[in-house]
Formats: sequence, structure tokens, C-alpha cells
Amino acid sequence: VRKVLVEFFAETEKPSSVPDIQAWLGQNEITPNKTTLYREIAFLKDQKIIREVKLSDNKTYYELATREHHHHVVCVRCDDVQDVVVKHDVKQFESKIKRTTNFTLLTHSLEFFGVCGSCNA
Amino acid sequence: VRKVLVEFFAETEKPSSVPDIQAWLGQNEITPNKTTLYREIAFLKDQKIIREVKLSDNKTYYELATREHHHHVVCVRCDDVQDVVVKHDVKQFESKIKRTTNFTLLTHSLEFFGVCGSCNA
DNA sequence: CTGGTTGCAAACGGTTTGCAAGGCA
DNA sequence: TGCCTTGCAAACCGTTTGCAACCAG
Repeated sequence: VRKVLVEFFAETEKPSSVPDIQAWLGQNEITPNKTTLYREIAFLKDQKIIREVKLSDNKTYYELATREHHHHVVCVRCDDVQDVVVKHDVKQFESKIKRTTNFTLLTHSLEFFGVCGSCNA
Repeated sequence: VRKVLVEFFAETEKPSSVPDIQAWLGQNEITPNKTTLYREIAFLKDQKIIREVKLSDNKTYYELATREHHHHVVCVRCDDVQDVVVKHDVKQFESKIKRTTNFTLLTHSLEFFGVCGSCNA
């Protein structure tokens, strides 16, 4: 199952949740138990092959960790997700935050919500 | 219950989840049914008295909507949450995103994760 | 009488856990 | 044999829903 998962992530550009993955695999005649899926996902995450992504619903999404650092725009109508790469990123904020809060920063997450082109039409 | 909730949010500076609120109320001898809480929270959110906040766990948090627009720094050790106000904010990114994705942007969410001062000691 | 409020029980959906069984070196 | 992998069932936890009771104007 592990290999199939890596292939899945390689050819999937959008973040996927475990239920998403299970549904997709199901259409390809692969029907692993959900426990297996959750365990494999945890493994791949530990190995830093995939990374967690949180969108607005209370689910956990995953995407290949090899992808360039980026953020997401989520359509509130159709749930479509697009990547956005922000030049210079949020780094400019981090030094200020370190000064004002004395946190040691590890990561950040930035998502935008709106209505996509096709839903606007 | 509604009044108590508004008071609760007024004197609480950190985002709170419904289970959080229920626990806090419990210590003050107020024990409403969780259904009631969820319904009141939904009401306050509809009235735009409180707003939703998503942190890294799969729970929904709420805070007073009257607070200045800000973001959060979450300690990955103790889950402490601090507010941060970022000057000029993320607005600078939004115009670029509008151009490249033709989304109509509504909101964004930005959270930082790290280790707080006391957990670092 | 009516509309808004509350409670309870059940369901739901994503996620986790305990345990037993299977596959392979 | 021993370890890694899989499945199944049940639990968990936040959240939602249907329904009945209740209270106030």
C-alpha cells in the first residue's frame, strides 16, 4: 500500500485527506482498511515524505513534502484548492514576532479563502 | 446562557473551543447542555459577535469579533496562544493572488507555530 | 397560542486504539 | 522465530440533528 500512496501523492497536485485518498483508491480497485491508511499516512509523515496541511474544515490534509513552500487559496463554494507561492513570503513577519513574543518559531500556515473564477461566473 | 457567553468572551483573551467553554462554565456552576452551547455559539457567530478561528488541531475556536484583526502564535508544547498584530498585514499579497488565480478573496488565516518562552526555559 | 430556548439521545464523520492474524525474511 | 503489515471492531471526540418539553410575551 505504501508504494501506491507515494504514487498517489506524486500525481496529485491538491492536498488530500485520508477519506479522499480512500475514495480515490476505491475507484482503482484498491480497498485497504482505513486503519491501514491512517497508519501509512502517519509513517510517511514521520519520514517527512508528506506534510500536513490544514484547511478550513476540521480535517487533516496531506501533500508531498518535496513541493516548494507555498500556501493555499480555497474556494468557499466548491472547495477547490489552488497553490500560491508568495515571494519573500512571511519571513518578514517572523523576526518581528520573535522580538515581541519571544517564541522560537518553527512553521506557519497561511490560507486564503474566497470564491474561485468558475464559481464567480 | 447567551449573556453568560458574551461575558465569557469579553473576559477571555484567547480563542476558545466549545469544549473549552463548557469546562470553564462547569467550574462556575453553569452546566448547559452541549447542544445549547453549540447553538448559542452558532447564533453569536451569525450575529457576527464572535468569529471562528482555526488552529492546528481539528477543533473550532471562537473569539470576540470586535477584536482588532490579528493572527496567532501557538506553542507546540503547551498549546498556549498569543495574538500578534502584523503591520500592513497580508494585504500586500492579496492583490497578487487576485491577479494570478482570479479568486475573489474574502478572508485569510495566518498562524505561526513554535515554542513559547516558558517552554524554552 | 406562539416563538424562542433548553435538554436528551442518537447519529455522524474523522481519527485512534487494542488485538488478533497474516506475510515474509 | 520475529518483525512488519493488515484487518476488524470498538472506542473517542467534536459536532450535528430530531424531537419533545418548557417558558415567556
